[in-house]
Amino acid sequence: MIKNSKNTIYDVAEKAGVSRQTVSRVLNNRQDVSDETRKRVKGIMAELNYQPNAVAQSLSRQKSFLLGVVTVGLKFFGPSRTLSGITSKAEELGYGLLLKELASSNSTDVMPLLQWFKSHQVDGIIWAAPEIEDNRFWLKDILPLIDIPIIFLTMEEQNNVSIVTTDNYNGAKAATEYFIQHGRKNIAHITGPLDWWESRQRKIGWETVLSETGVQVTDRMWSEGNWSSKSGKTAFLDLMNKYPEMDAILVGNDQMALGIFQSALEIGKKIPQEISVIGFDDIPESEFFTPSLSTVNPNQEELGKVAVTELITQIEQKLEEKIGNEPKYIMIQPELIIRKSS
Amino acid sequence: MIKNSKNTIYDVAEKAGVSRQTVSRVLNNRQDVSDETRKRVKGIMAELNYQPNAVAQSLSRQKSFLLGVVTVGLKFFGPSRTLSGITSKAEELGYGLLLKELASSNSTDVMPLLQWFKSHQVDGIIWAAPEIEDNRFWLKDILPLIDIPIIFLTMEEQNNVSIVTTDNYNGAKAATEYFIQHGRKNIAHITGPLDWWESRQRKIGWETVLSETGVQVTDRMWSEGNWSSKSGKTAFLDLMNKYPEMDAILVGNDQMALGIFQSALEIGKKIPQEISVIGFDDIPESEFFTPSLSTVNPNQEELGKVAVTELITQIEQKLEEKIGNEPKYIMIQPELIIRKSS
DNA sequence: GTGAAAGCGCTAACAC
DNA sequence: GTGTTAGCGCTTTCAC
Repeated sequence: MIKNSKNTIYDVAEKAGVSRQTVSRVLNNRQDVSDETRKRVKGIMAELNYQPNAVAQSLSRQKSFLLGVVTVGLKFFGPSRTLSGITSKAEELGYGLLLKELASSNSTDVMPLLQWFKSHQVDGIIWAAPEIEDNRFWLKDILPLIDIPIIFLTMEEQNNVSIVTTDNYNGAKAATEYFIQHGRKNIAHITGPLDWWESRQRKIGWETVLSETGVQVTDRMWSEGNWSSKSGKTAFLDLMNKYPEMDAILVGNDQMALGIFQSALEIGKKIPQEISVIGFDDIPESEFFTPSLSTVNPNQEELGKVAVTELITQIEQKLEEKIGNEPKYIMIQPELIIRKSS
Repeated sequence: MIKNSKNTIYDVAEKAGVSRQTVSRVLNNRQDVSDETRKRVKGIMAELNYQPNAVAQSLSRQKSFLLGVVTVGLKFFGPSRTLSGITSKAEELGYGLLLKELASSNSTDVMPLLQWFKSHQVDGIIWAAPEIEDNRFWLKDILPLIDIPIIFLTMEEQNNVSIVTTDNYNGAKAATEYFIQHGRKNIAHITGPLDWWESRQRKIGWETVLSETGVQVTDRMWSEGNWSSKSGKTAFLDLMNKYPEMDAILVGNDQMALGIFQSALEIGKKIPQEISVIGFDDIPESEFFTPSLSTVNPNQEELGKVAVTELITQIEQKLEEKIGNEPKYIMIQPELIIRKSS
């Protein structure tokens, strides 16, 4: 059995009777090597089971083919689905991933993290944590210091920052319009926590449609949840109380919708006959709720993929010193999925 | 503003009027530096906003403080919860994570992956993908070649391999015993796909308890699913047909249990009155099913944490050339959570 | 305590 | 085509 442990470019060179650089050339598929030499070197490489050391390559090339990924709340469905899109696209494009999960969604102590990535010479960074309150205040101060291509997921458009986001506004609009087209008159909304940018976008989408149809939106028509099923129950009962004539609810996510289902059953409200419900997220379970839940699928996997593609494009443009590397704001369109709850 | 981009140990040394080695000593908190020199060097470091280059350190030290993580099916709850445990523990212990997600659960082309990790000089590897069929056949051939501490999640005990696993057998046993203690006589089981080691363990746990109470287990008492809610429906109807007297079902995961709930409602079977149900996984939604689902929580987050702790212990033992670095087989005990479905 | 020299494994620039 | 030299940024002997 070949001793695999410590074969370097030097061992290959020696055994093949060439210099290290020639081996390096073969390794990098350069053209200026004779076919014969190339074949011999490749033979030796195979024989020694030689594998180039990526760390040494990174150091020497000043390029690591590694992307830094910042995520949070991995045990929730959205972030992990996004991450899944990121892993598959990165793999496809030949990049590896250095992963960091924030302890908390509104962590603002980002400098050490960015330094860590920089210290590991990542070629780019994907910031896949949600925008909450002012947890992006550091952007304009810190970003210029870092000098690594970076792309943000789901945040408001901002100068000089590349962003890929689900179009929450349009998703909420589409769902609300669906209610109206199907004759619902009193459409309520249960929001996610309103310090989340995404929650606010969904709320605005809902409001916009109502306003366009001449409905005056008032506080009794919506209630704020915190994403959890439990908060969905609470918000639903709140609405039943202050907006009893409601015949439809757009819910900020599927988990809260599940809470509604439970409450509705308890107080004897029929879904969808009396109240039509559409959620947001399309978690796998929602299809098997009773009744099956209509929802807005935000295409998070696609979101992750697009982020990787865009980031790598930027990285390569930067390498070629191309100008025109302008920040982009890319919207991923969600998809309205109608099932039996609406 | 300080130009932060390219300050090396050399810049610090020059500005402080010392040699690079002295700076390195300060960086590594060595004791053989005078307090005065140390203070001065630290001052310069702060002034230049110097950050050591981790890639260079990895290369030089032959130690990266990076762990390779192999996962699969991130968009499912189990794997992402495990990963979440891994990220938090690794962070706590000062290690970074290089993440790879397999395209498919039964991917067997593992050599390139392991080579990639090795090439990146990871200090250890966590194999967090499930054991399915013979997708571990490569272990004994390939592992000796890699020479990196590696720890596997959820697989059968095996010589010379370190493993951390949920105790699926005991989890299933506990649930089945609960049924019996509460007077159920005809306890069915819906398994996960039986090419999964975990599914088989759960099935054995169920069988064992039945056998111990003198019940002869036959094929009509169980049915195989594929983890999906849909397969849960199918398996349930299959059981209703071939084992109509059943008054309890242990279900391989919560999603399949959800499918059962839907089917049961359709055919008018009452849960838990007529049929008592316990699932497996404790997904966040299960508490809000109707009725709320009793389930076995496998403590996957803990699983991930223990894996990291154990792996890092091994890494450090290896560094100190300590013997006694014996492979361990660690079982994480799951927790039976009783709600209204049982 | 501190510095000089060598090396981690590889690539880039230049020579021949 | 191929080899030489230098260097990526840091650490590890080993002197002094």
